Amino acid sequence: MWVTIKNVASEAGVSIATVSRVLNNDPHRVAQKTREIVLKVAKDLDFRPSKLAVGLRSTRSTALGLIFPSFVAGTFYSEIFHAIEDEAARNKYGIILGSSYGEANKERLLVDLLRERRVDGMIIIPSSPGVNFIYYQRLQKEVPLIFVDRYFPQIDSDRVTTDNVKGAYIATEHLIKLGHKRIALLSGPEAPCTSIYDRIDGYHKALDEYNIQFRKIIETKKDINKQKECAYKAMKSFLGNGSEISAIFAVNDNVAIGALRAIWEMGLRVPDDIALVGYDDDEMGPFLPIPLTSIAQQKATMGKLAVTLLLERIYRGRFTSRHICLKPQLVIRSSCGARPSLSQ
Amino acid sequence: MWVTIKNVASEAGVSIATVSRVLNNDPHRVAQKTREIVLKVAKDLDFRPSKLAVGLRSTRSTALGLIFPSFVAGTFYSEIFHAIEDEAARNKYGIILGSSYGEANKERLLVDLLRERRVDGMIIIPSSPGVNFIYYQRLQKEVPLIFVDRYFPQIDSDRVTTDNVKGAYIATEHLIKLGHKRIALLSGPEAPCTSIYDRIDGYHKALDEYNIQFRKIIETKKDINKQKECAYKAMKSFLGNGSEISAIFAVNDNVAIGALRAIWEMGLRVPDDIALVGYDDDEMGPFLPIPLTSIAQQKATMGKLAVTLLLERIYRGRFTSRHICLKPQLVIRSSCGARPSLSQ
DNA sequence: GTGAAAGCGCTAACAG
DNA sequence: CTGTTAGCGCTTTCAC
Repeated sequence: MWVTIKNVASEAGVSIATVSRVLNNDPHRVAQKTREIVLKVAKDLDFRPSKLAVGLRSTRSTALGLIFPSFVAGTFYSEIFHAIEDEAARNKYGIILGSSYGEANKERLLVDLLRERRVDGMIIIPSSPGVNFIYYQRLQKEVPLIFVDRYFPQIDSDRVTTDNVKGAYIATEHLIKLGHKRIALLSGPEAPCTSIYDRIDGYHKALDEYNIQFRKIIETKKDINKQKECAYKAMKSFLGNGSEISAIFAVNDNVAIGALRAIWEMGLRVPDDIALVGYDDDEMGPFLPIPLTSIAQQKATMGKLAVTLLLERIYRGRFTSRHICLKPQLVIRSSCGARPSLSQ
Repeated sequence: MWVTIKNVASEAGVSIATVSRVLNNDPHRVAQKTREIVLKVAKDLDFRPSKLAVGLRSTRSTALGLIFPSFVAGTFYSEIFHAIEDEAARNKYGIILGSSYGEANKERLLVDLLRERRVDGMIIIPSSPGVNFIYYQRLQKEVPLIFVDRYFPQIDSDRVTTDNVKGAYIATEHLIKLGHKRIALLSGPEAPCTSIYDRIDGYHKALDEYNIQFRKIIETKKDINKQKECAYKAMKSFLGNGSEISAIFAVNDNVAIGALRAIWEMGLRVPDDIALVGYDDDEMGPFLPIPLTSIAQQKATMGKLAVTLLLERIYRGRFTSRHICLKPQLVIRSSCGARPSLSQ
């Protein structure tokens, strides 16, 4: 079915050892003539060495495992994914992938799948930190691990995250400086995780610092693949109760999009009646009825760094763990009510 | 580093053959007591058989390869992907993934990567049918292949697509019946491919059938990861030239979103000044300033069927190829100007 | 400069 | 009922 090294060897009239040497540029010298023949045959037969065999032999599979929550939940994860993929490909690494849908059980099943495939490292956006704690702690001893975006505070593994406290702080402060005193936080449908906790912290921190008492957290249903809809419903019922808020900090752009629609349908205007700031700087932002002010994360950098750190462990055997925390950035559009020109 | 069958065997005080038998429920009977011991040890050690070794041995890797254009280009591909992933997981299959970004060269490189990993089958959304024709024709003899969404008319492989001629026909006809006589087609930034060609055909077919002479195809730049922006720019310059059209059929929702924004910024109203129909029924549709009328494709079914057909070939050795063509459906919202209640 | 042979982890045929 | 062994495709000593 597949062409093997044997086929190449017999076709070229040499031993498999020689074929292997030629194809791997073995320091062992091979006669120029032999080399050419082998190369030609390998090319004609379009031979690709089996990574299964190579992996078995070398105890290195040149594959990385990824566990993501979902790809339909906005482009945040997708962008990180593409960066990972590109960087992996540059290093001749393959990607084996699974989506957890934010379910801790599914996540464990996926990890086991990756273990069976003997990936050289795993990049994980964990769903519910806390639940799989012991599991990952054990796993870490078996294979290099890096957590992206979210993490287990108790596990001292590599991780690359965004400073979410700061991001939320900036967002909230921005609204405060615009004169808002009644700012609500619109929560997302993600299971509890560090990135969201940190954003909530940042929200409170900003309010504290500016001596604002008013706090309000609007909860949404937890369905990661229907964030917009869940947020839409939550906002609709919240506004229906005639709550007096003048601004909203949404924990991500997806829920902001749902909220925007709800506000609009209730006959209110953004940013005049309610100002809105999102998080993630989704590519949809500029195309919304009211372009969305948001907090940008360095998505591509996160993905690229995840691979770099993993390969560092795999190849250079680094054992001390690294925690990289990237800076978020405020992107001003119209939904917050600021004049973009003032700050850009 | 990893726990192997040997570790389990020695720990349990049996041979590796016995461990293998127990773990694979070999018809060979194993003493109940031995079985229990092995199971316990395997569990304690959290042993996972190496798929590398199993794959080598059985010439079946239980992995499927996927090649997709991109994940940030709207949720169309993502939704298909999730369906594939779910169905694969149900059959204990893993997914090895690569994005081609619509580049034919990259696509070939990715195929080679999948070949090296000895995947049991490949699911491909090809980027530029025509370019890699001979390549795929050869590949097909090596490994089961299925094309999704787009395909090579010349290659008689399995494929699952949507009836795009019909989808475009329905969309265009819908606009015609709403009284429009000057309907433009807004093209997408995808490289030329069957799905888009078919939609263009459907557009012309509807116009032909209703004896409408006016035709206009608005081209956009070809950047798959910036579809909205490319469409936005194309529309802006098109409208700037004072063209007289009353409706637009956009080849996908992404470009429709970009167009919507351009129309809006030009001071025109949807659907009053320009009616708009998209394609794909992206989840963003209901959240746009003017909820988007669109043509829905059976994305989940496409993904699921792709896996099913592939496994059919892998396990049941089917050799006749199957072409599945799913029916599209019109989803009426507000952007077309129809009263949803009329048709729902 | 090249070939023969061992062995990575596993399954399956063959003994016992 | 269980152990021994060959071999999947490849790399890597060790001989010649």
